[in-house]
Amino acid sequence: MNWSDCETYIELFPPKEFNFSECLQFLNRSPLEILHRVKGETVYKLLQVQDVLLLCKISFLDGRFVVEFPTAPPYTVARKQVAKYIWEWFDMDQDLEEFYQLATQDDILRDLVQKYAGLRIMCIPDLFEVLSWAIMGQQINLTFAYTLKKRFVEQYGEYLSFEEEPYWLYPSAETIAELSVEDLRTLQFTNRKAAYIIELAKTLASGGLVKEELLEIQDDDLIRKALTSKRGIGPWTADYAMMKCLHRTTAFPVADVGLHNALKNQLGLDRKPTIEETKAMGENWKGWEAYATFYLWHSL
DNA sequence: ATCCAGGAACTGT
DNA sequence: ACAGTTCATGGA
Repeated sequence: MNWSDCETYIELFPPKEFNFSECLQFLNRSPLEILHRVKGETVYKLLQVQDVLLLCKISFLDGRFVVEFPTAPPYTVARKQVAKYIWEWFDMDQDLEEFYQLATQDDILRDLVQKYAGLRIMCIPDLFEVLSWAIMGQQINLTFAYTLKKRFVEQYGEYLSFEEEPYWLYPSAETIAELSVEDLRTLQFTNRKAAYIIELAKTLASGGLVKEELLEIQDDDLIRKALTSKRGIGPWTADYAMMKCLHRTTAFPVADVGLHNALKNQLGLDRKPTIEETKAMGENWKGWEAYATFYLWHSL
C-alpha cells in the first residue's frame, strides 16, 4: 500500500494502470445504491473504524487520491485503516499490465480495455457484505436486488447524517444473526434468501468462515469448496466473492447472466452464449478471468 | 400478460 | 455425476 498520512487528510498513490473516473462510473451505476454517494468527481463513503463512524470524502487530484474527513477528526490508527480499506476497495494491489497485454490479443476484450483503460474491479472488502449481497441478488433483476439491499441497510444498518443527507453502513453479521426469517420476509426477501442470509450471518459471527483464512488458501478450488459448503452459496456466489472480496483474478462466474448478455452484445450474437461457450472464450483469458468478466459487466 | 432475472437446493435417476 | 423441479418476486 502506497499512501501518506497528512493528519487532517490522507493521500493514496495508485498503481500505474488506474482511472478514477471510470471506477466512479461503475460506482454510480445504480440510483438505488445506498453504500456510497457519487457527487461529480468525488465519492463519499461511510466507514466504521475503531467502533467510530467515519465519513470519507474521496477525490482524485494530480494522479493521487485525496481522502478528507468532513465530520469527525480521525485518530492516527483510524487513518491507516481508512487507507487500507480504500486501497482494497479499488483493488489497487493488482498490476494490470499483463491483463492488458493479453487483452490486445483477444477480439472480445481489445476494444473494452481501450475504452475502459484503468478501470479496476470495484471490490467489496467485507466478507459478510459480499456474500449476503450476492445471495440477495441471486435470480432477480439488478434493480430489485438494489431495492432489497436498500431496505436491508436502512432497516438494520447504522447511518450518519452530513449536510442533510444520510450515509449508511452495511449491517454487521452480528446484527443479522439475531434476526428471524419473518423479519426479512417483511422486506420481501423470499423464505430461502432470508434463511440463507441469517444462517450465513451466524456462521460469520461465530468465526465459521474467516476472510483472512480464505486469503491464505492458494488453490482456487479449495476456496470454492470452503465457500460452497455453506448453504446459499453456490458456484456463482463463490466466484463472485472470490473476485470482489478475495482479489482472485482467476475467479470466473461462468453461469452469470450479465456476462452472457455482455458477450452476446460484444459479439453481435442473436442469442446468449451457453455456459460451455463462455468457458471456451475464457480459455483466452487465463489468469485474468475476473477482470475480463468485470470489463464485460461494465459494458452493459 | 409473459418472460426472465448477476442461482441454489432438492429430488429422482 | 446429471437433469428436472421448485422457490418467489419485481422489472421490462
